[in-house]
Amino acid sequence: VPERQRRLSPDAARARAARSRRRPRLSHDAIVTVALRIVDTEGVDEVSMRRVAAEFDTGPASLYAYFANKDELLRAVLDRVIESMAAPAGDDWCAVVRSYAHAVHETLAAHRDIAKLTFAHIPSNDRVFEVSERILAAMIGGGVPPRVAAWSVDVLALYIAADAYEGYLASQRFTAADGAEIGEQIVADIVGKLRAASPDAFPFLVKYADVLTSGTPDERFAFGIDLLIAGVAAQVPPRRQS
Amino acid sequence: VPERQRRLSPDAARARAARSRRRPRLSHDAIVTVALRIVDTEGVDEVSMRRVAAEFDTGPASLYAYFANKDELLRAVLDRVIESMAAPAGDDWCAVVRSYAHAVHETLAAHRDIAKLTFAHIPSNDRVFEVSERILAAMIGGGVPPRVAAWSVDVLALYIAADAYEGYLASQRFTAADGAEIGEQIVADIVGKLRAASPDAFPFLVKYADVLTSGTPDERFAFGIDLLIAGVAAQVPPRRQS
DNA sequence: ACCTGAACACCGTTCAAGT
DNA sequence: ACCTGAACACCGTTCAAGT
Repeated sequence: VPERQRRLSPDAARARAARSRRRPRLSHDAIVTVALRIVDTEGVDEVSMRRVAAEFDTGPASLYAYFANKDELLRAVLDRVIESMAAPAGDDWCAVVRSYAHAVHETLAAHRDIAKLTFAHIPSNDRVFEVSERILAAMIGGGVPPRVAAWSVDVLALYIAADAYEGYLASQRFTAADGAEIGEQIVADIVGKLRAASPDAFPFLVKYADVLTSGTPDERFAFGIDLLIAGVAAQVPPRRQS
Repeated sequence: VPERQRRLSPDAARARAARSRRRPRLSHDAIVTVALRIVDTEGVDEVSMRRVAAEFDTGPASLYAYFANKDELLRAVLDRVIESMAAPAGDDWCAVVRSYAHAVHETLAAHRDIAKLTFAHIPSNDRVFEVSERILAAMIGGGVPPRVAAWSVDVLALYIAADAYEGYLASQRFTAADGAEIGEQIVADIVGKLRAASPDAFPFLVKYADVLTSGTPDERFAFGIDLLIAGVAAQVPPRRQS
């Protein structure tokens, strides 16, 4: 039945035409849209050139007219996501940075494990420039030394991506249990392992087991961001000096 | 010639025996050793069940007697690496935390992109417990509130892994150029893109382009760690209060 | 220029069968 | 219990050939 692949029957031709009308022909943007939909529903690892191509009723080779390789396609998907980022807002630089951090985190968390792509690709579209400009202006304008401001933005970005990625993987590890049960399970596991290893060898870990495992992922992320902001604030020279 | 696969010729049998003597038979540890060697020479993505098995002159199915799947094997590889970590040292909690951060970073950086495994797997061997106990003791003993100490260790670990992973990927992107050229190239690229996008739309990014791209990876990592330590220090209540 | 079928050189995992 | 060949259902990328 290989002839059917060469010459479509009238029905198959109509079906393909109908599908073509609904989903426009191959294009950079259309391919990114399909790949992003797979990311959103199943995760980055489920994106394959074959699967994306199949949604256009063709083979993987067709995609290579638009993207040099799979990596380039994923970079374009990340760019599309970053473009959708909310602009940071706030009065003082602390508020702007906090707003930025949570905006990026939310954007990444809304697309499963897309955060992992940020380690390999530095997104560099206009949106990133706009947001970076705004943060840098707020920080330097607020008295943060330029080098501290510039380097801190990088540290922040790295921490945000790491937390978003790790948070997704952690949430995937316990799909069956709800939030409360997860916390209890982690506590039980860790304390159990500690006691099994040696009853009194790790007094601090045992004593503070509850605080080590307390807090929701959001609370812990907010804590991390505030920690970094406090670190930056400690390097702002006092006002009266200038 | 499929008979050769079933019944080995005397020569082939001797060759296999010789190989077996040099490399002991299949075992949990021997498999981890081979996988780690592939990580060290080519990176995590180059580890495949087939390649590891081939080094024991067998097929991938043989490995499933020791590891439920590839993920479990990689987790064992990560555990092996973490066990080799140096113990943190120092007098005050700041020194201990800084020593810990650089020890973890060095250990991860010594094994290419192994840091990426830490996002998916929480290593939980005795070594991790020992080190965690030491840091927690130093921090809480130094006056850091327990919850701040506990949560900070997590933030630190996340940042360390993210920097190690991103640092590896960045170094891979410019294998041809040396350090100095890399810095210049990045500056040129970013400034070029900024000017191309809009000459005066991003005054801060253009003005501080040099400081945005200055510093070696090590300097920037040390800055990030000190930023986090400063953030923690800001939450230590003053001595005279107690 | 854009598109494609087929092929190449790989994957992780399973399973029946062997020892 | 440990080990294995073969098979299943996939991969990314290339290339000659088509329009």
